[in-house]
Amino acid sequence: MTMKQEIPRTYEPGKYEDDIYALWEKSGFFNPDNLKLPKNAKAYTIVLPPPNITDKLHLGHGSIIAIEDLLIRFHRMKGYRALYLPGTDHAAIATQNVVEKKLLKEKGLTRQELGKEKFLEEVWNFLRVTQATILQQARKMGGSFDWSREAFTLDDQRKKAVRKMFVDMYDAGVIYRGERIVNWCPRCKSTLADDELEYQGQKTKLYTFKYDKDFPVSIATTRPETKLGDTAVAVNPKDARYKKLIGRTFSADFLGVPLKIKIIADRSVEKDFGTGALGVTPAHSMADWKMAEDNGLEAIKVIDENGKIKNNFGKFSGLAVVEAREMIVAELKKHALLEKEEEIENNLSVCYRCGTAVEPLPSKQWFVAVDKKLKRLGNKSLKEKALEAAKKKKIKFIPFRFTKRYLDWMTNLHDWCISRQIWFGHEIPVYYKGEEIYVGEKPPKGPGWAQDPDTLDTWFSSGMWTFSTLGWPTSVKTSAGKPDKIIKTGDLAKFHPTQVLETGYEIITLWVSRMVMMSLFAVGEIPFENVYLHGMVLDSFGKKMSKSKGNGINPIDMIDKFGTDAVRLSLLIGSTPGNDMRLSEEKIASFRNFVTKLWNIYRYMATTYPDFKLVDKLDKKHIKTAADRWIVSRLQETVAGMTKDLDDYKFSMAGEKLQRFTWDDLADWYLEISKVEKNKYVLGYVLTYVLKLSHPFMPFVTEKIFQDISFGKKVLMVEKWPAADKKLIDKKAEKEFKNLQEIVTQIRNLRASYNIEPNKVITAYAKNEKHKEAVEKLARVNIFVAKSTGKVVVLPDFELDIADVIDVEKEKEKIKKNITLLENTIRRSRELISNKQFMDKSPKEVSNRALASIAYNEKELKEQKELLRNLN
RNA sequence: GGAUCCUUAGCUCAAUCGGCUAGAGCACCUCGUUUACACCGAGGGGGUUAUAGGUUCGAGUCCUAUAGGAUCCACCA
Repeated sequence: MTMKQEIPRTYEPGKYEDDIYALWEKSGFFNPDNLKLPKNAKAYTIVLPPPNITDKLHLGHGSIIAIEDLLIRFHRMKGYRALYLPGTDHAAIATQNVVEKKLLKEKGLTRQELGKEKFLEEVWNFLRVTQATILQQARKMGGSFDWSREAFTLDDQRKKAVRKMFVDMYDAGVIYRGERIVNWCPRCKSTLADDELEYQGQKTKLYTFKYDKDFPVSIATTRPETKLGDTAVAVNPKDARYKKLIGRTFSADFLGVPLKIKIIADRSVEKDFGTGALGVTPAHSMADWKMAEDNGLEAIKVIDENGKIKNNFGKFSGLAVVEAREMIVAELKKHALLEKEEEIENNLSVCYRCGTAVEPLPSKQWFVAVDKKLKRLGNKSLKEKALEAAKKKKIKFIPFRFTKRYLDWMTNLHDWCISRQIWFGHEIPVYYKGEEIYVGEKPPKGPGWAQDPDTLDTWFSSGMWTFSTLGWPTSVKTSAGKPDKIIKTGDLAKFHPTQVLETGYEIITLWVSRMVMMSLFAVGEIPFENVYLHGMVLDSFGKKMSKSKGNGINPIDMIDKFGTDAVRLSLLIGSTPGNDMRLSEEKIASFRNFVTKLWNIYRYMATTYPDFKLVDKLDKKHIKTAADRWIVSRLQETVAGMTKDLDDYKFSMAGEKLQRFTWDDLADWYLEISKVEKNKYVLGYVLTYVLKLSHPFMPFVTEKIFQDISFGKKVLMVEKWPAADKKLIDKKAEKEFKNLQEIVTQIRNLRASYNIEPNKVITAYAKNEKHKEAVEKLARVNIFVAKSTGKVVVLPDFELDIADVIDVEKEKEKIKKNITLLENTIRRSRELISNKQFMDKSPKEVSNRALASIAYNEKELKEQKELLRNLN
């Protein structure tokens, strides 16, 4: 029985992947505590951005895991205490919405009909299924997650953390209850965050009218019904028409409803829109609320939580907003108050879930104050500290340009409304008894207390993700003397702050910014050092893959077809940070081919040498031929280049270098030469390195090969990442080998142009026997040493004279031309410096530039001259 | 209204500080089963880097403008 029969011709991922994953899990090395490392080994932590449990993963998530696991495996091999922490997000509103829809479709019931308790049961039944699917998919992607630390944003530990966070923030005065304008969905009976709104372009009517006959100013509005609650009219301070009126207060009788209207000035009012005067309704417009605050105006509520006009508005009371609008317009017409009715286009804010028009309403909600100065933050606010972190580059964005988006958003940040009127989510640890309020992690003792019925915005808990997963709050202590000083213990001390947060650029504002503030408050430090932003994975039509569109590709289908390694490679190579990428099956297939190539490189080596071994360190005595020196040199260059690329987050470039080396250099050239110049030590050495370098990109096939060769004695996942040995980089050997390659290529060219079949052996004559066997094998020629020429192909001394293959005279002419050009350029630069006539530029700038030019061109000149010498 | 990105081969994308003949994969054309691999090998065609200017010894890369495409934020009385 020979090895040959044991190794199949193609690598079959489906056959091995689950076993390999099980082997990794069994090894225990996913848990950094089990890594055999020196005590001072640095930690390298990435927390998986927890996927929403609303649905299974799509390829976008696949890309997240491919990138993060690449970083984790790379650093684990480099000797870091690498922790990749998995988990899922309860995604409060989104999940409740999915389940609500499902419920309606399957059972025809609304959540109200089912009741809170039963409904939540439905939610949990639903999420247990999706959650299990997600975690299984994450395993299939090959993510080296520490499953012992797995977390869920709504599990018991996280609930405890959230309660503690809320209470701490409340005690510090950061969380407060206040009345603010919120986006209210009258159908869902819940507030919506700004980012939960959708905008619909619509045509609507703009009405110009006066409150009553005697009112001095006409105003324009699209929502006459809200004008029942007007307390001011705002005009532009520079508007000459109204200047005299500013500051005066008028009484008006608006269709039977008495109003007191003050004329105020506000820069945001455009003179040219409508009449240039705007009725201010503080209770039903965000902008008006702000004006009211600035001018000390009263806010009169007109519309209630059901979208109806409140009781104290005479005949309009109890009407739905649309009815009220029609009636008011009719009345205005009747009393000849309506001056103009025109059609305009504007945007209507609607609920992203149900499409109902959103009503801005004042409502009692819980808020996080972002501008409150905090003692524990050196008397700075959360906003200030979060801005500082990015400005001082304590948090670096990759690519850098996203820093601006973060800073812009953070600068304009308002207090964050964190309460939501939905059932599924973190309960708010606030209890009421009559007028009394109790805020605490545990319910107060005694009867009559009722907990706040609202739940928390989902980002409140996911904002705590970096530290709530690392044992907070039990992993912090405060010293007795300094209550604001935070001492980290346990996992938090070991793994926080994390090194990289890898996420999509679309949630910089929603998530990244919140994490920064939450971490600054709770732990007193930034949550991560780097924010790597991947682009979106688009389908082959360039459309965003999303659950709602149903065009998300299930990575498992692709894995079944092509293997995890191919899927990972296709997500890593050809994609750059911050830029979207299209993904097609063809692309994945081409990387499957690369995996097969690697497999066959191994297959050749293992079948050719029955005692084939891995070689970690190559004894120099085994480097014999020029080809050996060349492949070792190219390998070391690849090691150095890939390491630098990975350190710089240039995954695609590192992957391409790997592919170039493995396929072009190793498979196409060295392996072919090794068929005549047999050297199993160098083969073993090169393969060992290739396996290590490939592992973070394609963990399964590399581990499989490694296991087979080493008979399961070691695990590739925890092998040392190779350090580049620059001494083995041999430019001379590379040049020499390039000559050999050129000769072989030229012969192949001649063969093609003479229509000689590739496998027909032809005769060639050479001036010496250098590389006779290698060239014979690669170019399929028989070489005879002879001085004369005149046969099919002449192979002279390969180092210098390849006259009959390359047109030397033409080459020489080209180089001579180049040399003249370069010499002229250098002379001109020198003249420039000595003349010191610089037009409008500074002498320093010009001479620096000229010096750089001289340096570059002299280097070029030297190379060209050497080339010319070689040809002569 | 403010901001950001993109436009490179038929397609999908690279190209590091401005520096060698602008590179890959797929597709295409010619030849070939040769004991690692047809999921392969050898060879080949295909580019005015959106357009017009500018800076520079040198521009896909920097600046200005134009055209087309995408995204984010704000506002929408």
